[in-house]
Amino acid sequence: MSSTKTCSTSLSTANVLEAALSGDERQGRLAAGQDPAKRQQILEGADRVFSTMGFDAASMNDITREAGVSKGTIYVYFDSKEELFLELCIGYRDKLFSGIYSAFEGNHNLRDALIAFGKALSIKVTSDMVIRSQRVVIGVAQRMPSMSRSFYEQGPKKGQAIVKAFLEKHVAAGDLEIEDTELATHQLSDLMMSGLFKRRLFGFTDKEPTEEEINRAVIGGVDMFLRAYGKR
Amino acid sequence: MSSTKTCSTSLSTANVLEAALSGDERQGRLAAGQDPAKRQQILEGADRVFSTMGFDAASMNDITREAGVSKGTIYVYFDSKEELFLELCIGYRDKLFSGIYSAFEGNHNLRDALIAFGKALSIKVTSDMVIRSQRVVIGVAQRMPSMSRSFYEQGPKKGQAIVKAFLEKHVAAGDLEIEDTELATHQLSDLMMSGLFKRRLFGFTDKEPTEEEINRAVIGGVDMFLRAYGKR
Amino acid sequence: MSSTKTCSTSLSTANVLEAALSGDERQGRLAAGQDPAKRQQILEGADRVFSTMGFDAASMNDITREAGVSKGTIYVYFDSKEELFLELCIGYRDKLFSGIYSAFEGNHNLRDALIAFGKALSIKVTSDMVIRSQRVVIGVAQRMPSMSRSFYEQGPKKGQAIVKAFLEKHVAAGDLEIEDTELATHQLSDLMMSGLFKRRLFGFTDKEPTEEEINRAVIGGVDMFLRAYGKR
Amino acid sequence: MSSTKTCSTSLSTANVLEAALSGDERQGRLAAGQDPAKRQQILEGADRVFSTMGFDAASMNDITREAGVSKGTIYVYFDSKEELFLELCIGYRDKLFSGIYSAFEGNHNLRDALIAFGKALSIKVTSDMVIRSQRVVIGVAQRMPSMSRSFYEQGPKKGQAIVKAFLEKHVAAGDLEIEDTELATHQLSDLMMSGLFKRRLFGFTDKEPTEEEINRAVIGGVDMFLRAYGKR
DNA sequence: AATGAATGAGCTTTCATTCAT
DNA sequence: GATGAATGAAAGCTCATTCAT
Repeated sequence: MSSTKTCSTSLSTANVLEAALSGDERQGRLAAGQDPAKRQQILEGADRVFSTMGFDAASMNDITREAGVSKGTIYVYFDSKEELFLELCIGYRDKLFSGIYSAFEGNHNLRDALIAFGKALSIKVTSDMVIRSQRVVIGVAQRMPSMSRSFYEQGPKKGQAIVKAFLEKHVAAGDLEIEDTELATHQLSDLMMSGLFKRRLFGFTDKEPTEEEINRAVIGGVDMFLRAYGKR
Repeated sequence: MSSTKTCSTSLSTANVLEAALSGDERQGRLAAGQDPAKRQQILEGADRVFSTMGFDAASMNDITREAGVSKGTIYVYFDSKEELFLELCIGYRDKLFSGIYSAFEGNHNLRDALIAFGKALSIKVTSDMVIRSQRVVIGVAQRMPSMSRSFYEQGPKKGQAIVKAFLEKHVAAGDLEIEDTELATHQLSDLMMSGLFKRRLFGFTDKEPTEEEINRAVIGGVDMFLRAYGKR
Repeated sequence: MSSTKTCSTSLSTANVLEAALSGDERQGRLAAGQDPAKRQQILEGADRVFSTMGFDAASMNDITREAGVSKGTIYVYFDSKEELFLELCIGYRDKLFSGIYSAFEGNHNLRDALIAFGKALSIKVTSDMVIRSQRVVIGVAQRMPSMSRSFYEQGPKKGQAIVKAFLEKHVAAGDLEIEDTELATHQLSDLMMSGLFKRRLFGFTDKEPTEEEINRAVIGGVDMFLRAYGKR
Repeated sequence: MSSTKTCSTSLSTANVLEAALSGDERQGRLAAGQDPAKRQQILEGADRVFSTMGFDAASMNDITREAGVSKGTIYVYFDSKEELFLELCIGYRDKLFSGIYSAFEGNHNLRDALIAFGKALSIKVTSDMVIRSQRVVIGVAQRMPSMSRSFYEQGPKKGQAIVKAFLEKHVAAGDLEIEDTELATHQLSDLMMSGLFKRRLFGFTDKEPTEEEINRAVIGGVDMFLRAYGKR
């Protein structure tokens, strides 16, 4: 990396000004591939293009246009189209499950906690952005198995663990009577977006579900779950 | 290798015989793009290629090779790569739900009928072939929305109607107590492959589920469903 | 490979005509990458482009234009730009030394034989085509050492062996008195184009040498060689 | 790494000192493109890169890295990659023949003088650096004829003149009997590195010749020359 | 009617050059 | 005056589609 001007003259007022400036908004020019804002700009453009067209049909020219950055610049920040996509997938994954599980914490009543969690999960998972992301990842699953596997492992699977722990806690507390908690975990997740997720994934419904639709699925699912596993 | 004209007739009378045959079963030569066997041959080759590589990564040369038909011939039967794929999707859809719903008919006991249906459905939906097909359809859902929507409408949605009718019959018979049968239909479908479908779709599990895994999911799902909706 | 029509009807006159035609000038369509005329056409175009611009500065588009063949076709015949160039180099090499050494055979007088050989060699080596070829090979010698080494080994080096054998024969016959025939071989080759080769190679002279210039160098060189090594 | 302004002055008087210095030896800051040391630094980096990779395969980034100077700076000193290369060629040329001709001066005996000169010439011309330089010049001779011509004119050709004068002196002195001194000049040069130069140029030998190989070629060449042209 | 050699637009990626800092 | 991030034209190569055979 290049040494920036280290002109540490101790008395010139110019330096004071310079230091003041550099501290907040203008920190000189960033090294190649090091500007987080530009990186973000590229990722956002790429996201729009990949989500719309899928990995293969998206061209680097499309991304160039959408990101408002030159092709050369993209290649400074990302080694290849595939690497750019990979980075994006990590973002998809993290976005997908961030903030959902905190829903468990705010509610001490079991049913309320499950409903709050179910709503957060369903809204997120059926959102345009997340649906598109998942389509892209599923679309390349055959050709890039490790990528989509890692997507699943770092995302949904981690989520399952949290839900499972929550259920086990309530089994121990005597609120629930479950033999196979792992299976119940999957069942709960699936019930919470029954009738929503697949229809969105296959594009049968091209709009995000309404609050009413979310409520119907989530409350219906949670109540069914409790009817089956709850202590009488 | 391509099958070529093997006209090893040794006499001019052969032509007469050939003409006679062409009318009924050797069919002589069919009009361009009219031979259903050749059409099928192309579709099967294309299926293998698309399922393995996805739509974009598959090349017409790959299909040519796999189908054992020349490129020109493919273009006589299908206008474009996209049209060929579209046709294939219709096949995917039909294959997906054929023969599953007959499971309802063989069993008069409710639980047995649901389990039989659940097994047939889960095995089919998590099979390599169907998983790959679904990945392809989902992968292009953003770019070709009408295709994947029609896939869903003609396939899963029709299936839902059959299941719903079955449930309603048992509600009427007093075996089940369900308020929202449409929701219950979705719930039943999802429960039957809880923990199997998504993991397969995202490639987390790259082998078809074992019979044991299928049983665990299906029986677990049906029993839960009955515990929630069954008459005490 | 596709099986061609093996319609071996033994009596139809049509087959006779077909056989007659296929035998001499129209042998059906050649397999991809198998038409020697097209291969030659590409090589000739590539030769013109590489000779004029060198390996790196030549673009596949230039070659496409010059050869009058599409890019796709070039890539059917040659796997890469480098492979095409390699093939060309083999041609350069073979062209360079073909037919030169026969000069030894026609003359029984030592001096006449050497002069005939020298002329053939000098004319060839200083010809536009060969000079350009050598420039290209020398230009990539640093980056593709095996290629230029093989060029030297299969070309000049083989030539040296022939000359050496010729000199040894005359040493044995008592016409020449040489201690180090290998060195003398190099000396002879160099003397025969003294003042011609390097000037051409570096582009100091941009026209092929005149007959007079060739004579001056060759006769001067041979006579000097004989004065030094010939029996008094 | 780039050298940066290390202006660690602690007082405003420093500026006065700096100004004073800039006049004579620290020179302060030179006008853009006027610092001969920096110019040299760039040329040396470029030399290493061009010699190794050839003109086309060398990238300005490679040169930037090797010279330790920024791209912008290079473009202040040289208008283009080609111009930089041109300048370098002049350097190649001058280096090539500097110091060789002094060999004539130290020896009064004809044979010793020729051998001393031959050794100096052969060692230089077959050295890695000079071979690589020549390859580059030859490689672009077709595309940049004036460059390589000037290379030849200012280098080898000037050398020939010196050798020719030397030979003529000895002809006049009666040591040599030569009709065509120009031809003899070329012959002498070629004989002195017979078997060395071409093999090196084409990369057949990738190591500089040993002293023994040099001796064999030079002494063999000089003796042959004297046998042919020397007074009995 | 079937073939597959040929086409060329369009792909990902590189790099000489510019110019804001 | 020096820097190196940004640019975009152009590189090598692929592949859906066409059409002479």
